[in-house]
Amino acid sequence: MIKVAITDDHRMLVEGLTKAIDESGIATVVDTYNSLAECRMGLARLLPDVLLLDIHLPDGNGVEFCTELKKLYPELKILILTSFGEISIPRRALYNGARGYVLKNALIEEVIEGIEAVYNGKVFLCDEVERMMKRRCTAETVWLTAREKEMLQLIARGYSNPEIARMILLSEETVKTYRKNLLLKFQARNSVDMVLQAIEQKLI
Amino acid sequence: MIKVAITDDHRMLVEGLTKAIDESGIATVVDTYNSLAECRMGLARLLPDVLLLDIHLPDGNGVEFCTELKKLYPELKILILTSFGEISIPRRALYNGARGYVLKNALIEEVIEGIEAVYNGKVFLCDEVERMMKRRCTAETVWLTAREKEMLQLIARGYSNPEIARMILLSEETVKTYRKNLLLKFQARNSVDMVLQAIEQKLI
DNA sequence: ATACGAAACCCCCAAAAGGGGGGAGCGGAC
DNA sequence: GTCCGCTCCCCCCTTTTGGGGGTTTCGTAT
Repeated sequence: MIKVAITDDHRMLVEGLTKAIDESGIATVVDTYNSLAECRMGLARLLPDVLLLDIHLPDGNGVEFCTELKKLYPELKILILTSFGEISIPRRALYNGARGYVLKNALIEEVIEGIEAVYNGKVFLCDEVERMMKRRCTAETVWLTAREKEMLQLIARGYSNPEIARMILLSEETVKTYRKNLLLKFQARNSVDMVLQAIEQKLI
Repeated sequence: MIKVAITDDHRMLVEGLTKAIDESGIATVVDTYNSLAECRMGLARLLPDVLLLDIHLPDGNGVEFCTELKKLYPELKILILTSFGEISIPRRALYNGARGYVLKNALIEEVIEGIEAVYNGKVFLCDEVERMMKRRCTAETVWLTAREKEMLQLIARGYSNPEIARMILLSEETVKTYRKNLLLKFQARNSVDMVLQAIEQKLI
């Protein structure tokens, strides 16, 4: 059994994950922390094999924290577990000593897979991150005109075409055209997909 | 004229912002940097009144960097400028010495307003951040069932109802019902708005 | 036992999004 | 002077979404 600890300020997620990991038969959760401070103290008491670590924590940044941890516990395997606003960080995280990177919207099976992989000394990236890094390297970044950027901002705030048309005094048809062109440029399935891609590319 | 420097790794944004600031008549951009390293060197050469600082930078974290800067240049006013994946940070940023927080999807006028405000010793938060902090304090967090979370993940990846129905072997009508309930729970204008709220609340 | 919420399913209907097409004016580049 | 890209506008059409109303089943908590 692989001994796992979780550091995340979302108790809901921690609880669900703990259950899933314990039920996997491969690993068991020996401790959970809701902040970096708790994690520091906990690890000093009992060192797990693998640490699941969130990036956004109330008292600091998980990625920076990796450096600190690696100095104290070089043998500890860190698996970054995070939501997907900040997918720019995997390289940084790995550089800082993390051995894996899993998004919170990945399937729980992927987390288990990741735990096993990093425990066995492998580097693990979840499906989505791998795809994203590939896309980022190969695909050229989307280039937008000033007006398109403006539209994108408004779409990303959840406004509809008629609303946007009223806001910036354009015909609804024009706004539709811009939205269509943006979808084309981003090669997005729909507006949700486009906005997420835009966030990824830091256009928003 | 307020002397402004910009630190951001998105050259596109830096250029646009520089033009807008110079044209404002209130401030002028005296230097721009694409990394923390460049910023460190640049500030040592020429200290601006206000520093616009991104959070996600190739060589580190702008929020942490604030602490370092405040020690070196206590009189420097830092205005954090960032995309909205990470709105959990404004408190942390202010604590670390920043004097303002503006989202990249804010209007350029807001940036100018922010520059003026922090230059005059005020604390400045852009509209959207202010609204968000209010919402975070007052509004109860959305509570979702397991199935709803699953739906949310799929919606957030840009799948349509028919696609989701095929993927998890449910009737399209059922998927529609879940989407509708989710929109209700989030009090969202549409799916884009909902997904962004979900990211904010770290549900994704 | 029954009450309740979850999960799944169904109907109707209006509005919005998505996917084609085309076209005019305008300004800068070559 | 012509070409191109940006901005703006219009038509067609289908699909998806959003908003309202339901029902059944099942498990569990009271």
